[in-house]
Amino acid sequence: MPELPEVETIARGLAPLIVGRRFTDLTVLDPRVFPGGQAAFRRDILDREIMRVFRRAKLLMVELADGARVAFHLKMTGRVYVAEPAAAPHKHLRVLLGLDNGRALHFQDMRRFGTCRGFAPGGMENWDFYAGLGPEPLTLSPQDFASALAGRSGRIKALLLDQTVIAGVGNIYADEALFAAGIRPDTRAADIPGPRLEALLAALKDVLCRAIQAGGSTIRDYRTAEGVEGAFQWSFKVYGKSGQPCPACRGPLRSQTVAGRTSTYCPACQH
DNA sequence: GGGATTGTTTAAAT
DNA sequence: GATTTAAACAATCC
Repeated sequence: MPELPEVETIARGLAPLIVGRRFTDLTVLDPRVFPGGQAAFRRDILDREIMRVFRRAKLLMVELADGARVAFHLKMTGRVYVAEPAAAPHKHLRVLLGLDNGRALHFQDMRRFGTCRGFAPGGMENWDFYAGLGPEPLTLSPQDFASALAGRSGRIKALLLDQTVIAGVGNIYADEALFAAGIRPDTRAADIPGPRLEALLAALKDVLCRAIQAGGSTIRDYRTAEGVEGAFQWSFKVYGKSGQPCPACRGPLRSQTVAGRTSTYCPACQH
């Protein structure tokens, strides 16, 4: 579930809790969280000052004093937060990163899809997933958006979800942006005229910004770094609302599988 | 109990 | 090569 607005919210909440601190030790309860292995992580990450916490695509990033980096991918149900020393470990806790103030960064993940990787300075560029990420939508120009989609015959929903085309968009915000722009999810990208593409990018930026302001969307598992639920789920217009009335025309919303994902749209308002 | 759910990778088919 | 579909991954909910 964590898409761009959720990971952005977590990064902003986490930064004041760990910047200036150091990770002092690593406890791994489930080695599957470290597909790159733990040895390099211990060598490159521990005992260095934490300088920065930020987001790239759906990755939660922690940067250390020498430029080494940690990348968390929360996938479906991953959660990252700072726990007090006396806190009882959560049932789905997978990794503890001890901090030099006695607290610990906890990574919990019910469904075990989430990952954590450590990189020596500059090493992240050699990670295919990272190197292949497309541009950030919030700072994307209409010209670059158009060229990212130029010559693509695929469906617009599939391209919005493709992290190598646009980074950070998932099922929720793709559906919401397509509704706001009046574009059906199964439209071929090449069939969307320039002005409508521009409207789609504007709608995408608008929905992502409003979701960040609301602290993200909590469907079930997502929480901020402070453990609070997001509020943007109350502002959904179409996501998860198949059969309910369209907020614009009152006709029933419809669902269709596009790009292997359930896509909800208004057959009257979206063309 | 079958189906859907979330993000990504991989394989296979078109 | 581009695109599409399906399966896989894990656990849970309805």
